[in-house]
This record gives sequence, C-alpha cells and structure tokens, in this order.
Amino acid sequence: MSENKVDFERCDCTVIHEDVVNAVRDSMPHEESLYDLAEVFKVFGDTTRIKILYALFASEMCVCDIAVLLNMTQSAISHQLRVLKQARLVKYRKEGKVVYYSLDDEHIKQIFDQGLIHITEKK
Amino acid sequence: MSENKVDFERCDCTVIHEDVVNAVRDSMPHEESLYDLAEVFKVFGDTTRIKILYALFASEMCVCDIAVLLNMTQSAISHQLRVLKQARLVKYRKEGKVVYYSLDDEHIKQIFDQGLIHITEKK
DNA sequence: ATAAAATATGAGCAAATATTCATATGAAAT
DNA sequence: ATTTCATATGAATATTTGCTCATATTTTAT
Repeated sequence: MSENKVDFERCDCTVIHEDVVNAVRDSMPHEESLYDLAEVFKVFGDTTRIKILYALFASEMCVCDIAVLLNMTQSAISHQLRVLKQARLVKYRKEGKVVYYSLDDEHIKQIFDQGLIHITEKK
Repeated sequence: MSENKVDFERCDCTVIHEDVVNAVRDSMPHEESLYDLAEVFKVFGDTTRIKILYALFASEMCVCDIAVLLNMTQSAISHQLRVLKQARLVKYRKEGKVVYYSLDDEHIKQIFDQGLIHITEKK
C-alpha cells in the first residue's frame, strides 16, 4: 500500500482519481528496470541495426560484407556494431584482419517476432 | 537466388564473401517490414512511454492521472500519448471532459517480457 | 453567454543520435 | 621495413526527438 502524497510540483493538473494513481504506482516496476527496458528497445529502434541483426540471423558476417549488403559505409556499420556489441546483442571473432560478427542472444528472434505480430495485426 | 550485382557505389570496401552476401540478401525480409519493425521498437525506446504503457497494464487512466503518477507535465504526457495512439498501442474513451486511455494490444506485455528476459540474463 | 477544467497541439529549444570524413590501429603480404 | 587491407574511432554535422510554453479545443457548470 502506498502512503506517498501525490506530488504537485511538476504536474499542472488536479488529481482526478487519487486511488487509481496510488494503486498503479504500487504496481509499477522499479524505475531502473523501466529505464533498462527502454534502453534495450532503443537499440532495436533503428533501421540499420534491425537490418544488421536480421542479416546475422542468416549468417555470421564480417563488417565489409554487412556494409556491402546494406549499401552503407564501413564506418557507419562499424559504429552501429559497437552499439550492438555494447548491448550484448552481437559477439565477434577475429580471423586475421577480418572480424566476424554473429548474434549473441537467443531472445532477439522472439522479440522481433512479437513485434512483427503487432505490425501485421494492425494493418 | 539473387542475381543482383553487388553495389560498390556507397560502400568503401571490397567484397570478401560475395556468396554469403547474396545468400543473406535473399533471406532478408522486405525493406518495408524492417522499417516498420524499427518504428515499433522506436516507440518502446523511451522511458516515459514505457512507464505510460506499464501504468496502463494496471488500469485505464486519464491524462491527468498519468501526469501526476509520472510527475510530468500534462502536455508532455499528452504528446507521448499521441505517439502511442499513432502506433496503435493505446486506445481511449471520452467521458465528458476526461479522456481515459487504455492498452490496445495484447502483445505489448509479451514483447516487454522478452525484453526483460534479455536484460536479466545479461546482468 | 461565460467561466472553468481536461486535453490537444504547434512552435521553439535542447539534447540525443546516425552518418560522414579523416585518421588511427592492427594484421597480413610483399 | 613497408605497404595494403579490414576495422575502429574521434570530431563534426545533420537530423530526430522529448519537453516546455503558450494557446486552442471541447465539454461541463454557473
């Protein structure tokens, strides 16, 4: 049960349903979890990164191959791979000069599938 | 099978594995689907919107209540609700002056759950 | 009719982000 | 050793985006 007083400092409207607000407040996950969740989806929220991940569903690929495939600069791809690496969505192995990237998460496909279901249903 | 010639115009590197590139190219979903998918995740990729959606998991709420709950401006919430509305993630009903928002997609929770699994596993 | 309240919306601003460009790094080949 | 090639990275730029502020809209109450 919440004993928090409702905070009026920033909000510019009067509370209409204080009971609802308090009940919902208690049901919410912690701030940190919600932030982390948004961060994950932010990584998915870019066409280039989505394309890279879909490519890696099919096969591990080196940076150059991905650049050619997506018709983009090697640099642009490298930058995005860094984002994906930091999010631990891809991993890599080096073979001489060439760096091969591949997926590092079995849930990506499931997340994407749910997203696609949403899209196709709302058409 | 793809008969496309690899495009060198924008990419600045030589193709290393043309066979892989062509095979992956054939396996990729259409440009439009990938774009739409990124758009959906872009909507999820913001803390405020994630919070709003989590709040609506618990209960339908009016704009003012959400603003109080999240300690944000009514205007800010209204703007974000518009984004969620356009993505068909929320719906609303009017009751006099008050507009009640609620979830408009049964998959949201599943998408979030997959995202949370990813987070908790990588800790 | 007028005022008040809940919500929506457009313009402006600040912060975040994706790409480009130039260059650095590291490994193989000569 | 030097050159070449694949990749990484920092700085700069352009675009996008979330919020604020002011104001419009809509509905209820007086």
